[in-house]
Amino acid sequence: MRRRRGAVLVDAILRAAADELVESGYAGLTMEAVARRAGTNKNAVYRRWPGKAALGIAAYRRLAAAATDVPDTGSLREDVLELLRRVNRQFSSPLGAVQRDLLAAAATEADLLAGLREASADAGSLLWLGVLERAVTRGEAPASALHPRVATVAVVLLRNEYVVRGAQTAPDDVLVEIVDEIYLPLIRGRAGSAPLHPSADPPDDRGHDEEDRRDHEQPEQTLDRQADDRQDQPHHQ
Amino acid sequence: MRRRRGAVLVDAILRAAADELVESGYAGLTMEAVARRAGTNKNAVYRRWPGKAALGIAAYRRLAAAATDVPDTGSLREDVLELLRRVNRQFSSPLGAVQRDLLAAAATEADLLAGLREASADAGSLLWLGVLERAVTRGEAPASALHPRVATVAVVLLRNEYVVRGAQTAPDDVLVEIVDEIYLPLIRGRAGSAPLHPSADPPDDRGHDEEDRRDHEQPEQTLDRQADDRQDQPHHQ
DNA sequence: CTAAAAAGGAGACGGTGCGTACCCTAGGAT
DNA sequence: ATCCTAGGGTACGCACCGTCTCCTTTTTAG
Repeated sequence: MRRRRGAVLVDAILRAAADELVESGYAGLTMEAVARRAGTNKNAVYRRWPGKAALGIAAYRRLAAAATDVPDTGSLREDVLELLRRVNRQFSSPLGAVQRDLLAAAATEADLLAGLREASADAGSLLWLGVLERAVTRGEAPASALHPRVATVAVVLLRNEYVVRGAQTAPDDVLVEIVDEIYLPLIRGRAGSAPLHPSADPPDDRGHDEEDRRDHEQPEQTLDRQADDRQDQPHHQ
Repeated sequence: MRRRRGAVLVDAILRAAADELVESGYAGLTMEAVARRAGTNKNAVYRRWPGKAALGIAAYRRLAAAATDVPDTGSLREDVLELLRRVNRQFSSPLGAVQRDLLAAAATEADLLAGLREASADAGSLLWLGVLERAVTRGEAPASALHPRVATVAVVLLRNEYVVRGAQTAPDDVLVEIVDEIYLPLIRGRAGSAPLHPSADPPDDRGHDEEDRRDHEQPEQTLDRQADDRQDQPHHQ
């Protein structure tokens, strides 16, 4: 049999790692199994990635490479609900399991986190800002709502649902509740009307709103291709 | 030297496990080390807890046994900010590191999660409901805001901060931003005034508010003593 | 008071996984 | 044809989990 090398081999290993990741999660990912499945041995793996964490990230990136487009139903509520449903589906899919698993493992292994953050969190916030922005131009939301932390509240709450309850899928009621009881009221409340607490402090105006907000312009953003190519390929080429 | 047994020994083991947990995190927690540190051996440990996960929970509970009282400054904003600051301090303390570490590990080991949920999440939501409730009686918040998911939004966002950014402490700006940009506007928005989207659906009234809300009465609630005594003591005593 | 039965202590073992090292071989480059 | 790089096979040391066996101390029962 011919002996594979270079890019072909890298690809085979990465594919094997991704498969193992889906089947067994990050915790169950073993270097031996990856090597075996790729039809090679640990040597070839360690020559390219310094350890399990690095290989895990690389494999996850290959999995997450699918693009996500923004829904555009004409109503903020429906847009948000739709986006939330997609995220929910994604979370409860094998890929989501891997994602949550990796994020969990990242709490311990610091190097995992760095590579992971850009791959999911950052890109995601662009999606949500996009939806909100469209709502602003429709007059459905005040411009003051265009804030990364505000825009992503819904996903954060959904993710929390997964963290607190076990794995499984979050039922649709929960999504609806998040949108109707929290997201929409929040947007509404940011309209600035009815200050409700007439007591002391002027509640706004601190130094935020510059550091955090990015351009949020490009409407279709891939889920993870933007600051890549650093962990995907080895340390000593 | 005399040979310890029963409660004394259990206590020594638990103390040792808690120490190890603080020093090395859940991932670095080894049964050997715990046994050694407690001046005994794995045998005595395994006779009481079925495995690492169970021991981890039990040890964590001993750590988290400190009570948390609710702040009462007379202003919702200050109450929330104060509570959030406490949580932030707690998150960035060794105990918090352990807590996040355990929660991370729980993503993989299902049995961990069950014991952990009641120990932190559930009890925490009572605190937040308490603060909110006081604000309602002061007229600072609408009664419709008395909803577990609403009440805990701030902590959830803060926890998310820890998950997404690495460990470290969240800077105070972030807390203020969460309160002023999200929590307060959300409460304000739930007042029901200014519906903002005059289009279709009446946005409220679904089946919530019965299943989820508990009594939320007792003003001083220990952080974890309420459905205990199940993992703290062994399986075949 | 003595003997049986719990319960603790010491240490070994098998299993699994990580990461490393050694040596051999294929195959592209010169 | 020959070098040298990179892949392959395999064994190793290490750490950890969870189990088991043998022995000793303490408690309890008779």
